[in-house]
Amino acid sequence: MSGSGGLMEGNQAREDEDARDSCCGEEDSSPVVERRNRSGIISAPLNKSLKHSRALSQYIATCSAAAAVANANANRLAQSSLVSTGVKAHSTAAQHRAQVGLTKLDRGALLSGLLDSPSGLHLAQAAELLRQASMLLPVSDSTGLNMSGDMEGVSASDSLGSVTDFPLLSNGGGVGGGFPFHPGLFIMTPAGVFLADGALSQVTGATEHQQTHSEITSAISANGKKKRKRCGLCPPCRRRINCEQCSSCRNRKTGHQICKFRKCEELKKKPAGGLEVMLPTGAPFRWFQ
DNA sequence: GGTAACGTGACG
DNA sequence: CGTCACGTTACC
Repeated sequence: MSGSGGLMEGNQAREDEDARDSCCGEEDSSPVVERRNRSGIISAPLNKSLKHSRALSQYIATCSAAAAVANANANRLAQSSLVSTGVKAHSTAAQHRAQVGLTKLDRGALLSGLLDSPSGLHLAQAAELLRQASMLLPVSDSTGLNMSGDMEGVSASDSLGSVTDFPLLSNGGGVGGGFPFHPGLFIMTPAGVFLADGALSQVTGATEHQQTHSEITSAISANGKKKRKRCGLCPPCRRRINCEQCSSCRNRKTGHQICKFRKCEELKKKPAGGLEVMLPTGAPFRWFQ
């Protein structure tokens, strides 16, 4: 279908970037044999730097520095890759599609994170707390915050500093200027407060409605202690390459575990006592301390 | 039905 | 604590 095609196209551009600077320290990247599954996850041997075993946190830290440098080239590379692969479309249009693909993903993750809050809140509480949370967000600095540097192979334009990526947080251009939803858009259940269907299309736009809807419904049905989902925002989540060397990769058949370098930071933590949602910065927000 | 991946318990 | 194995869920 055309919808998925567009999305794939967007992801493809990103994956190409990811594959290029796949991870830190890949100095003269030797020709890596790319094997991709249908989700676009690349199975690639661990590079040399990774073979010197480092703690994951260390790995991510060093990756951030390298990624910061690499980010400067990311956009250029994305464009050149599009040209070299024979994409006839206007480069800006192609870039836009690529961004849309990512944005969809991020919005879905965001909404999923927001709605996954396992415990209930009164509407007024939820509204007020969400409003406060949005005011805490440092969204004004789009050049740089920590996040863009941590995104492996994610171009600066893809970073999450842009308010436009998060309509929940932008109220007509004002940062933290108010809670953007009509109260009638909420559904209150014993399990918590959720956005109504119409609210989703209001927030995400009609074209994204279908995609997010399935996520929301699953999130709602999973109000209890079902599987948590990857946040989709943290560097490991954004990584699209299986190292094929860690224990999880080696034992994939029996272990059923995601590559250690792709394991979501949030899923590594113990499930919080309940009152925690994911902020767009990737950081968890606790309703109550 | 196949695959990916989360949750959990056992083990060293 | 890290690893492994299994059950289970979610998605295609």
